[in-house]
Amino acid sequence: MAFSKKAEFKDDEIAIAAFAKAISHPARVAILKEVAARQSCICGEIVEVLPLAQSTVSQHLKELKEVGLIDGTVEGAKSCYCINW
Amino acid sequence: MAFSKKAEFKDDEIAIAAFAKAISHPARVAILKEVAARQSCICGEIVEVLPLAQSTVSQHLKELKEVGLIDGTVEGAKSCYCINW
DNA sequence: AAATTCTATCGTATATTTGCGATATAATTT
DNA sequence: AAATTATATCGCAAATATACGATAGAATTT
Repeated sequence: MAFSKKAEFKDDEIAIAAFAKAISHPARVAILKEVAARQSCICGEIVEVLPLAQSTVSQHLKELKEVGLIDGTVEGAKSCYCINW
Repeated sequence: MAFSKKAEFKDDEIAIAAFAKAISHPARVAILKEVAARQSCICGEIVEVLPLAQSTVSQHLKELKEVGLIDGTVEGAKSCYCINW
């Protein structure tokens, strides 16, 4: 495997795949559910509910944000996430 | 990373993630498009159109089939795939 | 101002995915 | 029946993803 062939596909195919990839892990599906259940949601609340370390949750949140599924804003020392409907 | 934590999530979260995972690679999105464009589709036709080796395409087709997005039947020496609407 | 709380990022180990050539099997053609 | 065609699977190398502890920085509390 010389290197990845992802770039050789069409832009829309790459975009769809990237979107699907964000939802392709149970942890991220669970996070989406948690965030959607509350109207807005502190990072720490999610960490408490999931069986994952804080750093791992933070990483998953970042991926969901990058693909535009959630929005995140800093609220003082906390980070507040919400679904980007 | 002792081992994967995927199993610690809920069944529906795991199922949604598995479905999304099937669509999470540009090659599989492209394959879905090809199969959908024709009403039914020989494996070899897809190999010709994609920038991937035959064995790789076959692997991707298998994944799409496992998750139920496409159906595949053997037509003599050929394999015929179609969208599972 | 020191201690604590909250979260993002870094470094790294392990797991999983992707990709291909080689090969096996089955059907079709010569 | 030998050669060819079509596809699936195996085995492996390389790329990516997942997970965590450690740590850094910023805000809040003591």
